[in-house]
Amino acid sequence: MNFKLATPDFFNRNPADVARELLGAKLIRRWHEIEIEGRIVETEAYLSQNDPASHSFIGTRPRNRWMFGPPGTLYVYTIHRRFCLNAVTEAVGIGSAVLIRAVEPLNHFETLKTNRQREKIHELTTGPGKLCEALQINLSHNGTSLCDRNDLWIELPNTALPTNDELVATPRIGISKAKELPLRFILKGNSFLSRKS
DNA sequence: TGATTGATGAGCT
DNA sequence: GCTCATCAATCAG
Repeated sequence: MNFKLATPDFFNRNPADVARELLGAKLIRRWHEIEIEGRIVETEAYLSQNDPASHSFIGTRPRNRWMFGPPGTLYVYTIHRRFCLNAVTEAVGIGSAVLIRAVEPLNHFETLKTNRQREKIHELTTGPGKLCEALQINLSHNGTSLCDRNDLWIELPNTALPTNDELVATPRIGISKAKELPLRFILKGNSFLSRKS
């Protein structure tokens, strides 16, 4: 299967569309001379306005400033001593993003196990905090572009998008506001989701 | 039944 | 307003 580097144009669209189309894409991390690849299997969209669950809802703050950057910008934030990885969507100043919640490891399993201090493959990247630890992503990556082959980037498949049979929209996880919105997108039946269906 | 995780929330400058 | 760690919910054994 052929993959191509994601472009700012891909991210400069509605976050729900971007979140849906990121399923099946590859997240690639260059780390210590190796390139760790993961297949994105779970995402969540966070809107700019009328979405109280979004970090951008309260306006620009030092913590969320990267979320208002150009499309394709990396936005990393801390929660409970862990990191979560987001891809900024839409134009500068909008403040929408897609949270990457889970990936399926494709290579360098031993490195991931070492980073996570876990042996079981299903405990490596099946959650936003987990995958950031496995891929060694932290606040220093804030503001970098996912559209350049630098430390971390995304490559999209040239093949057709997953069909509606494979792709499911569900309510987002772990939030206290706007819980009912179906803005979480998963690859149906994939064993690397953060939670069982 | 024990461990682990997590778009939070308390507490201080 | 900003830093930084809780404990309830959920998952693994």
